[in-house]
Amino acid sequence: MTFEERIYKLISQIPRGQVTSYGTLAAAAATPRAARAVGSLLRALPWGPPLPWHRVVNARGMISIENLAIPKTEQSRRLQAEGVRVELKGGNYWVDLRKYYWSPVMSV
DNA sequence: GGTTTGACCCTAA
DNA sequence: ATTAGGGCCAAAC
Repeated sequence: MTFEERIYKLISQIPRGQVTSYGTLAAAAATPRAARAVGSLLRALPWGPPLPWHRVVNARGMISIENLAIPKTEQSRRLQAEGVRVELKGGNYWVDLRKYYWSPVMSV
């Protein structure tokens, strides 16, 4: 499997109503320091097949979309639709990782 | 091959 | 607590 395929597969496993981080996905894909590469990958999503990309936030629980075709408000909206509480603070959207964080290793 | 580009992350000041 | 700086990796040129 390519890096890209491993990441997509992991994202598809994130449970509804929970979130994980770019770095966590990278680590679970056996490349612990490739968090940035995960972001670069998601930036390009041509889809297609439904993938819960909105369940991926940064290590501090913040939505990391900026100036993109899909606005961060859309990610926030999707999360809230699943029961995740999203807080708007200083122009950015945040989720409480202590409540909603999920890691692939927990689910194996 | 080298260079550039980010939906990133950690540390130190 | 908040900010700056540097390191990292995979893709596309």
